[in-house]
Amino acid sequence: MHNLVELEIPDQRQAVEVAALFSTLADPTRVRIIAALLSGEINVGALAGLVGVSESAVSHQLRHLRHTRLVQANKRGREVYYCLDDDHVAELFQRGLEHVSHD
Amino acid sequence: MHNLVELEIPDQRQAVEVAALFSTLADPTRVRIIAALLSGEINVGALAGLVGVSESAVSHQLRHLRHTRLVQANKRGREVYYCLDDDHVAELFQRGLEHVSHD
DNA sequence: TGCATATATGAACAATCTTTCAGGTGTTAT
DNA sequence: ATAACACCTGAAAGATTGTTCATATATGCA
Repeated sequence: MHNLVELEIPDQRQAVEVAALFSTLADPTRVRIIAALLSGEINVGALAGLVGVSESAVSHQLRHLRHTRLVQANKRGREVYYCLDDDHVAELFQRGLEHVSHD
Repeated sequence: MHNLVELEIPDQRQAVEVAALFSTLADPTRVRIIAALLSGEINVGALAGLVGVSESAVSHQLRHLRHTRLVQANKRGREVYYCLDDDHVAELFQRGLEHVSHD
């Protein structure tokens, strides 16, 4: 049973967290990075080529995705391979992609 | 069967659309607006009180949500009641909220 | 008609974000 | 050791975003 409507909406802190989660998926470059990683592990140079931006730009975005725990870095030799860290978020992403795909 | 990896990642236009979808959920104020609307229809003034920002700010955000088809406006008298327009996106939102709620 | 109420809007400002540029660290090969 | 390679990082520039403030529109009431 519901007493106050106030209790049903998240407080500011939680709202900020939710917004932050969606923010990580709210950029075209990050979208394409994540989409590329759905196929598996890729290194930074290849990722830059696939996504079509400079290695520096990809690296910046990967740091962002790393800090928000969306991707995981894996160093082998002098290359760093990235993969998706969280299946749950990957699923969230795919739902968004679906939604856009078939209107 | 997959020929080229390039074919698997969305093109720029599609990536922009996905990013735009997630962008609408990427702001704390809009998050709280949407959360409030999960309980049902509310007018602008009440929404401003619940969310804790000025009516002007809510109105601006509601316009954003209106243009991205997330909410629907419903004028009755001199008040405008808003409700969620798209169940599919509402579900997407709730998944994000869940994900943040239990770590 | 005149006035208060409810909402919408445009301009402006501050904050935030994404990319580029220049340079930095660490690794492999010669 | 030196050079080439793969990646990372800080600063700066340009664009985008969210709020405030002032004002506009529209509805209801006296």
